[in-house]
Amino acid sequence: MGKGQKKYLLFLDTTLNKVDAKGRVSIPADYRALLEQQETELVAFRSFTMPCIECRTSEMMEKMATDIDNSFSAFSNEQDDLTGLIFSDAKEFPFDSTGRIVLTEKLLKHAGITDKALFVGKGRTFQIWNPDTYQAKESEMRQNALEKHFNIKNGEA
Amino acid sequence: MGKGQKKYLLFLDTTLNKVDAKGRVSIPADYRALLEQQETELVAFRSFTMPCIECRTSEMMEKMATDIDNSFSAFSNEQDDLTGLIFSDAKEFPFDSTGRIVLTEKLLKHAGITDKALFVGKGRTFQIWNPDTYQAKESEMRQNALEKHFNIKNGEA
DNA sequence: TTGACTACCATGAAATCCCATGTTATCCCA
DNA sequence: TGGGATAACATGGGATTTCATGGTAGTCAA
Repeated sequence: MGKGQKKYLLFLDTTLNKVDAKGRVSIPADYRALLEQQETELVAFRSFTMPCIECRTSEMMEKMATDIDNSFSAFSNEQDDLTGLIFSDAKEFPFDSTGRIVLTEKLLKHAGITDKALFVGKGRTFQIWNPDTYQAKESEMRQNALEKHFNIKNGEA
Repeated sequence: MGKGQKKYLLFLDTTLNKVDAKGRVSIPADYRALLEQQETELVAFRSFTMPCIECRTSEMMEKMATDIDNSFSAFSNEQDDLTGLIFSDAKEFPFDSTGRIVLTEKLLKHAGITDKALFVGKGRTFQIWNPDTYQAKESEMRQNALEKHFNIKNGEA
């Protein structure tokens, strides 16, 4: 299967890239390939639970909007809060011909990113972290996972 | 049954291959045939519980991502952490025209692999081990099997 | 006109591809 | 059944491409 022909939408692996003085970062080539293939835009917003940047495809944002619609009654407080946190904060980030986006001050500050950005694959989505912050978070998660039961149902077709 | 016509997805047997200076290893020909036939990619990540490399198909990873997608609440926080850890650690390993992949430093280190890699079939999945480490592990497992009696439930398909 | 933002070009490093070779396994015929 | 021919496979090395990143020019708005 050639590179331009991925069968699945899966953001995997972690990649460390540099952030220059202008706030520019290269999107890892394989992530970019996925986005281009899906013909969708990259959307980013501040995580409201962790010090990192949440990244989605435009398509997933749309799905999220529908899900929220269906989960809460219109004009409920919850819906208001959620939509406020997500959609008003989110922004599309088109990349240039070399595959870079320009992160905003708001996002960089929230994630505590200065000159290094860590891209973390989460399956359907990915996140951008300050490398040191993520290191700590990862150890914590790994510890939790080890202590609890391993109940991953192995998915087979 | 000819070579291109395996009926089942079963990784069997163990194969010892060389790892060269670039980290390249040949995937055993029969494993490769299975993957090609299923039209899926090879995905690998560090085992959580053992010093070895876990290998799956993209398809299995895709299934996992879909499950998470569809079950906001079905997955506990622990499992969410766990799957997050897996996706962020996992990486696709496409093989070149001669059937080799390039293992990363991270994976090699975790498994303690330097110049030899042992491919161990596990049915739906397989693992890659340092040969010596696996030798010890295998004796241990065999011992356990003697002492306890394993019961495999006959399966719902 | 100046400042900020965006699009394009250049370069070095790193990952990937492809050809060549030796070795092992398989096949076929005597 | 044995032994040589043939094909498949694992492995080594070099050539090529891709990618991240620094820099520059061009554009729009204030």
